[in-house]
Amino acid sequence: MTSANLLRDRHLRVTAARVAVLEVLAERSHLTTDEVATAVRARIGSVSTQASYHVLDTLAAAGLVRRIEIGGSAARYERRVGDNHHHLVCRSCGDVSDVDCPTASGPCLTTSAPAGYQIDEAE
Amino acid sequence: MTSANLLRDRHLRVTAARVAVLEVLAERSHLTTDEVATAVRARIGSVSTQASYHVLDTLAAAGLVRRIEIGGSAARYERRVGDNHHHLVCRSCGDVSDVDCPTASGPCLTTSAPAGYQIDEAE
DNA sequence: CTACTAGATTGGAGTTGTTCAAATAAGGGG
DNA sequence: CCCCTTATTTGAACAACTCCAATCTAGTAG
Repeated sequence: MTSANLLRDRHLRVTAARVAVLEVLAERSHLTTDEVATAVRARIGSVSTQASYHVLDTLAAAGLVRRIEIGGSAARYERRVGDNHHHLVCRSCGDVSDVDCPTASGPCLTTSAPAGYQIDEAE
Repeated sequence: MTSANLLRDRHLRVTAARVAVLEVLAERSHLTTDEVATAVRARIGSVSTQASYHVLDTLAAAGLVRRIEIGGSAARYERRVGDNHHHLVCRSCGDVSDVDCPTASGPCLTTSAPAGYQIDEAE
């Protein structure tokens, strides 16, 4: 389904900004609001920072993107919604990677950090 | 061991602010910097907000307190250090509770939120 | 006990991430 | 193609930190 049709499905107006945000997040995941705004500008010319916040809020409310709040850094967004996956955040490099359903373990790809996980949030 | 002796052990100067911070955190855990500052003022008269930040940083560096960064809210501090426990943060009420070692589950005490946990950090 | 000095605290200014309100611009049904 | 509703922009405000320079003080040497 195209980004535009996803929007129509939720009775949201199809605007350049929204389509661009969805496409940016389809390409790269776990982006901060600022990274999304920058990528969207590269795609459609310009968007205000506040518009990016609002678009992301709207899409999150519609269930098209998911907001991930990581302690100590800005909020990030991703398009994987509806599936039960977790996030592994490296304390050194700050990168986020996905971990599927169970409380699986997995090494931090870019550092030598040992295992040892800490649950910070529950819903 | 008294708070003052804990400080001497780490070769840290014993100041009213530091002792008060340690005692406040011994009584209540998971406090934000601001809550710590307020509680410390109630105890010793006054401390600047910046001093609270600095004291908490120093104590965290010395391993006397632990910093917990929870997505979407201010940093919190606790005195449970050295043991491998997790935190459960209720998305509705915002309260933090401790969960011992394993990936245990536990209901949110104050809301009807269903189970379903999300790992946000790993070290 | 007093003076000294490294280290602690203060005050003020600056940054970043985020939200609010009012004005302007744009989508899409009629 | 026009109008009404909804988006976006612009500008301002706020909270949580962080940094810097100046002042003060705990602990120690004399």
